[in-house]
Amino acid sequence: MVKCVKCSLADDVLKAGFVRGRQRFFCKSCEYHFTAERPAGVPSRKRHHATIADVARQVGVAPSTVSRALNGHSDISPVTRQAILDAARQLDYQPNLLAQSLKNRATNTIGVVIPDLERPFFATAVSGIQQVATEAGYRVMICQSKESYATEVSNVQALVASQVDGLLICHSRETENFDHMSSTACRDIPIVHFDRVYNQENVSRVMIDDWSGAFAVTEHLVLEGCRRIAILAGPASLLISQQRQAGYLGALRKHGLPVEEELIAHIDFRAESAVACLDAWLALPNPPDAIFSINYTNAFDLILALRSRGRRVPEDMAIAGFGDEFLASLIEPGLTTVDLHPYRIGQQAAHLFLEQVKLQERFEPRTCVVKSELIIRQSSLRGQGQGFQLAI
Amino acid sequence: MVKCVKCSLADDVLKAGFVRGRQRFFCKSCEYHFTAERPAGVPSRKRHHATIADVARQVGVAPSTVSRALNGHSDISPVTRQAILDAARQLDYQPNLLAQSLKNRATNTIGVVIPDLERPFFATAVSGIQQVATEAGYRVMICQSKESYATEVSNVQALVASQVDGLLICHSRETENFDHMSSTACRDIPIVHFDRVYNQENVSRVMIDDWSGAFAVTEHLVLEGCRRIAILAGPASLLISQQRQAGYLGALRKHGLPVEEELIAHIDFRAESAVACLDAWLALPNPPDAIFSINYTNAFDLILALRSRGRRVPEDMAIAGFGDEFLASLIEPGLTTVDLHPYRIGQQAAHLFLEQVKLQERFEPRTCVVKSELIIRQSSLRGQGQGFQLAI
DNA sequence: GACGTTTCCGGAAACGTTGCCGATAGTTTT
DNA sequence: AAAACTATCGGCAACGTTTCCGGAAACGTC
Repeated sequence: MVKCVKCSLADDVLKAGFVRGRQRFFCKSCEYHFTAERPAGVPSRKRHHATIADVARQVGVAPSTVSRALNGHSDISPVTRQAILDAARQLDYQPNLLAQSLKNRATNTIGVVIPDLERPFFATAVSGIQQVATEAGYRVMICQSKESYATEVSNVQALVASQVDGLLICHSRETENFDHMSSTACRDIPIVHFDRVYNQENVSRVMIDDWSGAFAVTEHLVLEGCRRIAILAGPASLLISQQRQAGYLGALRKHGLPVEEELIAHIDFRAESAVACLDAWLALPNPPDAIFSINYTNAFDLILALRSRGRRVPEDMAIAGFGDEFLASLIEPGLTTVDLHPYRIGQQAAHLFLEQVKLQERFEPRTCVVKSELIIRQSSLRGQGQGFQLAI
Repeated sequence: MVKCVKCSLADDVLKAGFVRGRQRFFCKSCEYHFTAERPAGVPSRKRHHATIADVARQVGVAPSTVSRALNGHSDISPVTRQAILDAARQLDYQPNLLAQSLKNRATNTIGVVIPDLERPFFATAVSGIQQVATEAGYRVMICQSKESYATEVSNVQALVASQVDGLLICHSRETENFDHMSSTACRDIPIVHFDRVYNQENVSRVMIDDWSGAFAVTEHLVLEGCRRIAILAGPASLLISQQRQAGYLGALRKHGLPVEEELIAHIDFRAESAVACLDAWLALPNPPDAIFSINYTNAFDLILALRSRGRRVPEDMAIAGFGDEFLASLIEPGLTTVDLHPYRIGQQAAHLFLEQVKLQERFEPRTCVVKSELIIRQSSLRGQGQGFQLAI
């Protein structure tokens, strides 16, 4: 017979239904409900790690005192403090950052969203972010959108739900709607856009000077003696295509060279497209003497294709690319290109975030432009021009 | 005169010292201490975001009911559930993962420590980790040790303090002491070592099959007709040097080729060292006809140096490298190399972690070896041998 | 109508930390 | 010696969530 857990009498105990598979009882005399014993609950209690309470117990003080000692507050005597520090070391106490963050309403973590970690540009940018963030005591959480809008949105949501203190983001190619970046969606945390930028006022941004880079490359080709300079651009809808093409046109204009429509091509960045484009140019009655590829991989494609077609680089055709310092230095001939300084871009983005945290509501969103740098190598050196007297 | 906050009488109120800069008082009649008003405390209350309590208030139910509704538990009527879901949407409620993690004792986050994100091998491995982790509902937190032991240790500590559910690590070159990976230091969370491996029993590891890769490369060179195959290895102390050299020796032995000490070199991976080594070999009375570089960058160095010295690759000297698929395919001539499949390594490491989480204490630590793959390109194709009938 | 059942919800205690504030004992001033 | 002060420390309420478990209404059944 079942006994009441309160009065220990079995007389007035009635069955009172089932809850979650267990029989419940009701004691009429004490008017008390209770449930049958749990069927040998497996404890499987995860190993308990020392908490502030454990340290407090060991020393014989209150948890709040331990907290004060550990955080170097005042209101504590040197002896107690030392005793607490000793006990903490002995118990191998490690503060639970989760609880700290929950209490302090700050995680000391910043979220980073990039299209693809495997692309050297982004890996380097993230590295720059991490260096600055780490020095400032922030951890970094990285997500890849893989150029998918849906993934980007879910990345941002996950980071915000994780209560990151800030968001550094380079949008995917697909991204055209920015509702997921709204202040309400992002809980008013500081946001910095970099590289591919959210084109709207009142946001912090770190950008590449596409125009100047393209201008410098083109001017360099002109000064090397090239007179028919082709440009291999990406889809016309892309901002980078437009701006780099504008820089190209600017240089042509400055040096009084005509703009020939047949030398301006927009492709989808695929190698086959680049090669097809090259062949079309080579078949012209008056082919170009230089090609500026706004994408570095296409520049490699061009060099390889030219070689297999028996053309020499740079003698028969000068080639210049854009971005990716490392690869450009390895290939033969070395590729003239523009170093976009992705590491600095990352650093700058992190600095903008830190500044915003520091200044709070006094912070004014602003746009930073990271200077790019023309790196001249073999692929463009025709040596027929006036040399290198050019300013970027 | 100051009035007591309890009895509202000013008569028996005495000053009672200062606490943290504020005057304190003591009311004799009620025997009550109190402190002067806080000097216009700046609220600066951060924007409050909807919590479970807010949703509960709006619907008129208890927080626990909201939690049940949101987590799809039973014990809730369809109408209440719908009302709660509607209210949650209306208030733009987002669960606070911090609080959830604290309560659930699980963060759904895994920590990754790698030497350098900018190295394509690691970037790709991380990408593989992230793909598997994301699909399993885990977030990823990445740290770089930059090949520094001290940084690695602090990375591990930071991740553990952040309560990550697991740790995937590739050790720095400096790391020889593994105390920071002990079960106590890491709070018994699952750990998987990958690539550079913790050489001890009873840990989970994902490794490259250095031996087989090196064997395959060397055998390929033999079958291409090379008879004096040199190996450009790294520091003899490095495990990868030893194992790749062992694979090289194994292939020579299998095909009855003599091992010539003068064709085995250990360098420090710097380009100048590689070139110096090449020149020494070229100056031999009987120079090698092939070089296997266990490091892909050195392979590039060799190709460039050979070209500048008027030697043809592969006609005068066959070259083969190890690792980094992408670069090897871009260069001219294409570099024969071993694809280490870093993406798979990352995936495998993440899978090992997931398995350990799933099986709990029934999990047996084990070592996985990810098959590498010989990729044959122009740089080794002498065509004087028996062709490609080789098995890796 | 007494007993049993199902359904649904609220209260409360955690998780680990921090910070406010009250409360002492001991010391100095008046 | 009362009054004022200093130096320490404990208690308690948060932070936002989850999970027990008790309570009660509504319904069924002998």
